[in-house]
Amino acid sequence: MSTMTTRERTSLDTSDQAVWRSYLLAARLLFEEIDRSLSEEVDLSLPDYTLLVRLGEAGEDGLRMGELADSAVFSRSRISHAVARLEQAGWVERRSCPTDRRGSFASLTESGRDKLAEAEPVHARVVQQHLLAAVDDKDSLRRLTDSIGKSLGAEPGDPVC
Amino acid sequence: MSTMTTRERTSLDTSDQAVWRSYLLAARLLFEEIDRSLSEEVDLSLPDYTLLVRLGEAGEDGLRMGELADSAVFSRSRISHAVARLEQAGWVERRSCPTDRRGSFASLTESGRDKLAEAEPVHARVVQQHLLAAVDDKDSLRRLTDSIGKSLGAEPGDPVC
DNA sequence: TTTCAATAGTTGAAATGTCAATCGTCACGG
DNA sequence: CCGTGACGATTGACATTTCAACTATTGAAA
Repeated sequence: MSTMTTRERTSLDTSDQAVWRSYLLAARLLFEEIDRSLSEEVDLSLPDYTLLVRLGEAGEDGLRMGELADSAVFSRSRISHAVARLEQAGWVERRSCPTDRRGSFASLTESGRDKLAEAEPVHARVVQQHLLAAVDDKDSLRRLTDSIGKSLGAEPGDPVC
Repeated sequence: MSTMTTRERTSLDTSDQAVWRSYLLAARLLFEEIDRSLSEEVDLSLPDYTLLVRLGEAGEDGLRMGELADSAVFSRSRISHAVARLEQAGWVERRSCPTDRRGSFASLTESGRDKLAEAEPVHARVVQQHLLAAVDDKDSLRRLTDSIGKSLGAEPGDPVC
């Protein structure tokens, strides 16, 4: 058992390397494919689509900029620029928060809801085809990605029910 | 069995949504953490680190720009800009290909090998801690990510041996 | 009250990535 | 040879992301 301890090593062994590379490659290819499909078919990037989805699930008032940033794992600055562009495009509007004048809410416009409705089937198709149908055991994938997320401080996340 | 067919749907059901979100969140958090650690500790981004790794594994002559681009899933244009920056930094050098004068080779300089050696332990530590140690079954993870990659046209990839 | 550290968000500049030409070279059919 | 279309890579303009201030507001302590 001379090499089986979990001590620190300065590099990964061959098999661990392979796990990492496989993970990186799959993720990059998948995100790229989703982004490409959304861009070509409905002229929307994956990051922008993500924001529309979050806002689409929020109530009438939308979300505070900070909440939106956290839920999408964007920096404050990035969310500010991104929402400004979405506002330009007419899909999102910002309203300042009545109870805390530092804050503002972002919410979907009618046109934003239309755009989201247009994009959803494209996203669903690609995820279905290349993520969900590609694996033989979705539950097992879910458990693994949940563990990784938890290790990185992710919230327990919306329970499925 | 009224809803169990694999027909096309226009949106994902709740449980499929959850799989997708968990996958996206884990991947974003992991890549962000690796990038952050590399940036803070050795002042190198994850994309740049990836390129140094590929070049570090290549022979004396390095790799053709196109090969490097493919192995890192970068566009031709992106690889050109990125290598130009790495060359600026003194970690990479370009030499034009003798047998095909359109092409060029990129290879690590001594300084580039040093930089890579400095970065490797940082990368290994974070991947170990948040990917490999976080999951209970690395083989199962590997199988899943391989399937996803294959579904997106990935090469069978370097066999582990 | 007045001060002051902390918070929410924005801003502009620099770095990075994407997109659409473009350049030089190659290979192949006349 | 001489086109001519395909290929490998680069370029510059533009879009996005990051980074480091900065503004305005809040809450709380003196």
